[in-house]
Amino acid sequence: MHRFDERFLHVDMDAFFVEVERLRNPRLIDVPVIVGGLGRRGVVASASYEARELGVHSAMPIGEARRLCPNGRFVPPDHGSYLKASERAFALFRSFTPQVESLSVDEAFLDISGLRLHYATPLAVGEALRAEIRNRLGLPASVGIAAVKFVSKLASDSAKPNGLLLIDAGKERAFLHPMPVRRLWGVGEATHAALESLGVATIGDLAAIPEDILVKRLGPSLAAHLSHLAAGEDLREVEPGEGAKSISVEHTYDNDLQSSDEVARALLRLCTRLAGRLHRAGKAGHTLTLKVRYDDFATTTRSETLREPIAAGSAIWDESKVLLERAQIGRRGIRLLGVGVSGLVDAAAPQQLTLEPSSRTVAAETVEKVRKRFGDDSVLPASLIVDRPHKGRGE
DNA sequence: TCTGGGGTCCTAGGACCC
DNA sequence: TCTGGGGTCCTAGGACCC
Repeated sequence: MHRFDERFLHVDMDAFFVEVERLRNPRLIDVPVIVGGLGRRGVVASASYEARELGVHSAMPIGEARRLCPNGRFVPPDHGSYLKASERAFALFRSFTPQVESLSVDEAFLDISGLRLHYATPLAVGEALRAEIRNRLGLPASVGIAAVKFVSKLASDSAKPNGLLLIDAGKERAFLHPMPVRRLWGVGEATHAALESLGVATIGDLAAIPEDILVKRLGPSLAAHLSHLAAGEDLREVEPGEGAKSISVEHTYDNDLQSSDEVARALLRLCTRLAGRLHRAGKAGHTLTLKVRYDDFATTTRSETLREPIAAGSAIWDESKVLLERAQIGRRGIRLLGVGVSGLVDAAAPQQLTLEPSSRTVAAETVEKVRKRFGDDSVLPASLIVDRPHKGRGE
């Protein structure tokens, strides 16, 4: 029997949003397609390979994509249908093995060691998976297989589009070392610049550089991590995980928000959307975070951890207003607002069922009392004091 | 051509506690 | 009188991913 040394399989859907659009609109087949925000400040979310040949890539401003690809078909994103396609894809992955770790809507790691009795080789698993995805979902996908987790991801990347690549156990370094270091999972723009300044261009260069030099530039944690990856070492396992850790919504406005009235209305809309998302997920969260991006792109966040988790739109709105005050928005225009919740708990958790008024309700009532007694001028400082949950407020 | 939306993880400092 | 030290939580920012 084959030893199944190569037990990590990474599956990645090709140009996922574009291919889902093509399923319902065949006229998009064989022509350059760009899915992305069509507004003034839109960017490319997904580009077909025909468009990529012309230089279009994801995260590119939509205006530049139009210049590079004037004859392309530009399609606004429909996240609902991508989510449905994603759920079908993941159901299919799990029909092979429950050992599935989701990385995003369109990619996953599978530990296929449990399939050794059903398939002759790891390669046969990859071929079967790709065939099932193509036949059942009508979508192209690429698969990488390796004995080392992150190597399987680089293998699927090298196999794109619509391909399969297995890296034999023991051959990892030969595969990795010629590659640009930027392709390593975790080396982004900033780390790449730091590595470049050390004369590191390829993964092989990275493997050759003494770790203490790396530590000085990148810190001990990242340096050790990258040294291991460059040596083809990665002890991480496939971790199925238990769902999202935070839920957030944000929006970039076509025109900067200027008046406090505009800002308030926009924030209220976001809070309502967030409450809807939480409700559908059956979740509530302990920590609320407000995100503000100004017209100069400077971005700031303000957050507060509450004693009781929140989920209701009205509670999120009340707390968001407090955070907005704390963000000290001056005369600057605002291009983006966001609200999110982390420290998630099930909305059906016991504290939600209690008949006691939540401390949030108590706080809101206190604000109301202060407002009535002392007038509107007192409201801002009063709410700032009352909403600080650790300053011994009476229950 | 000015830079989306949804996430995860890490760092660092201060508060607080023993 | 010259400042312990370790653990944990919270906040803000930043890098990175798709």
